Amino acid sequence: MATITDVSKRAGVSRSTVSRVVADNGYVSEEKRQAILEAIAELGYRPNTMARGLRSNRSDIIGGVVVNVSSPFYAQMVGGTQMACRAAGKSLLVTSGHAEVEAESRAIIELLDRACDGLILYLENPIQGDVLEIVRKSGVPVVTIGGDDCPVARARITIDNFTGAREAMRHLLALGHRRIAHLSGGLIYRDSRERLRGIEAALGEYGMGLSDIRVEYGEFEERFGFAGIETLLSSGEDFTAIFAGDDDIAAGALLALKRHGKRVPEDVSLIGFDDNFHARHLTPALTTVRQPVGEAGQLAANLLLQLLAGEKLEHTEIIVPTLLVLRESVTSPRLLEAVKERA
Amino acid sequence: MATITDVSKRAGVSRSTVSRVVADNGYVSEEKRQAILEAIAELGYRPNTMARGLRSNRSDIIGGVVVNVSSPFYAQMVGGTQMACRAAGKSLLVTSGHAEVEAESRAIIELLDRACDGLILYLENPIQGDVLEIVRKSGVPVVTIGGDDCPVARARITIDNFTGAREAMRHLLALGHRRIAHLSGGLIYRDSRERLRGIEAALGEYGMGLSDIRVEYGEFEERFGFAGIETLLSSGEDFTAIFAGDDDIAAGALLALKRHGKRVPEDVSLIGFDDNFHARHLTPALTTVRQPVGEAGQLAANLLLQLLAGEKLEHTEIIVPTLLVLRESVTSPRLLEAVKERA
DNA sequence: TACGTTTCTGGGATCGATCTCACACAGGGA
DNA sequence: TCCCTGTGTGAGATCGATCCCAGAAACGTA
Repeated sequence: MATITDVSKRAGVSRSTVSRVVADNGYVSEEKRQAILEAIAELGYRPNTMARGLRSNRSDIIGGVVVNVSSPFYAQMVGGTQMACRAAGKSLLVTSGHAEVEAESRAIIELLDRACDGLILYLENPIQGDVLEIVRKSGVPVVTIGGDDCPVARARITIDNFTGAREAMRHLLALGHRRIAHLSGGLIYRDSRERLRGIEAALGEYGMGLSDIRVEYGEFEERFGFAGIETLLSSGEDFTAIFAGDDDIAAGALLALKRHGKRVPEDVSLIGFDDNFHARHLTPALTTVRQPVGEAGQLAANLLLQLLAGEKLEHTEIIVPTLLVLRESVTSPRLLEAVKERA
Repeated sequence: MATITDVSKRAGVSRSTVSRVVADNGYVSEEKRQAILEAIAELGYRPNTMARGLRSNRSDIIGGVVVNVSSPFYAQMVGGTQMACRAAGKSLLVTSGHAEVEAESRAIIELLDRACDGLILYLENPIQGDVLEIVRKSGVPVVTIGGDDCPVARARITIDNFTGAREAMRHLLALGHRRIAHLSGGLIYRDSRERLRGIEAALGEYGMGLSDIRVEYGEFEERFGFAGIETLLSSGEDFTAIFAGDDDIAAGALLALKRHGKRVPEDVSLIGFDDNFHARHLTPALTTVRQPVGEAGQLAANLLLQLLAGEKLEHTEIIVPTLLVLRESVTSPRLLEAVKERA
């Protein structure tokens, strides 16, 4: 592996001059620059990342810690970030915490040890206090995307769960639904809380409150969707619409509804959240709230790149809008009654 | 940030001794070891990765280059690798090539420049010749997973596309299907070629050949599934079963079949490949061939870890078995005819 | 006592870049 | 002529660890 000294010898200059050419700063005569570039090409010289990092304490690595890379949701987010980083000539070093706070902490510290220039956190749980302190001391700029507030974050990307849920709920209410159940993700997740707030806001517009609908809590998993519907149906109450906390829950709910002979949307309307890969492929195709995950990932990267470029963003927040995607799983109960009466 | 010198001063020893304790090699008296460990804890010392890497030319980073992290398929694979690496105390630095050979090449070089200890390649396209040479010269051990043969790979993980496709085809043939169409991924992909070989093998067992079924080629995308069915139906030929190159293609095919009023599986049976997230959620639930993606990712990591531990695996290949998952999208044409006749 | 061997420790070179500083020279203005 | 600014170049310190080597101390054996 050729070193800077090899290049300097070959080009008949000092290492300093080579360094100036490589870093493209300082004065270098055109003549020597050409000679050096030639030598670099001939030797196939590529600067040693470690040596550079040791001296300058930069690595051109951006670190990312994500709850779980295996999940399509986060994979897409990371993919968006990756693209934006690559375009800016930075590498993205992603580590997955597998939903364990302890592992997430270790991942953060490990990334800092790699002298990463910046950190993007795709986490749901708050960071442990001692780790927070280490991050603060390191001075590395942090951008969070989703999840809870993070005191060391210089900027954050938030997906507008509030408005998304409000729009979805408004949609159901506007169509005439009143007996509605919500299968919510756990309240430990900020996302769930925001969505509930949105739901409450929409209900308020119709003179109703959260107590006027039925809410069940569980994990963001298909299993819970299935179990939640079982619970609701066995309670004997009757619903015209289900608002699932996300599309996985909706998929489980759909399965359970079908199993109980309930047709969607003829008997029950169903609405989800996320617009993940299979929302479109369910039968009926799921009406849901799209989260622009890839774009959010890109925005996070761009914010961090701005911070790295020295821009003074303190406590910046970008709120990414959601989009209500209308498909086949929701209909109006009034319409159905009219059809029934005519028959 | 505390350095090894700070620790040595605090513990009243030389840097060498501290280094011996940290690396846990060489002789150190128990007394000094304790003093050093104490100093490390008090100062919150963590070794500088760059300095260590510069001197020793190791980084404890394993590099991964993947076609596209955003895709759930690869995300799961990478997730598996990630877990195995973490368990072994290595970081996984993943870069996505976004399906461009040029970007993949750059990613590989970049990882080598980061002095990664080993490389895992999740690629579909062969590596460019000059990059191959750089990899070879670097001496970094390489493990590939899927994709084409790679001359510099010391070990490879192959998912058994041949057997998977053969089993799937056998299943259709055993049920009595004879008028079958295959919507294949492009022949540039080794996976497609292997699956075709499997299909041919199964046909052979029934005294048939590839020429006895209809094969259409396209991308591994839903779009192609839809378009492929359109082509088939407009050709006027009649099929009792469709073997889709993967589940995305199957999803598109299903959509097109429904649009043309064909019921699955009553009119046409449909089988996919992958068992991805939405296979189970299609209506009817898709019969398909499961690829154990996460496990394959783990196995790749384990192979690489063995290589790093100095084991002599030269041209090792692990073939990961697939599993035919029976769901609702396939039925027997004979059975259907019998039912029809009785009616 | 003399000697080897094992245990223990520190000095100092080294990895490959960056970066400050000193210095040389050219050209322009006072 | 002198000084100043801008341009161009190289020497050498520096980043923080690793690791070879020399040598001291402890211990056993002939």
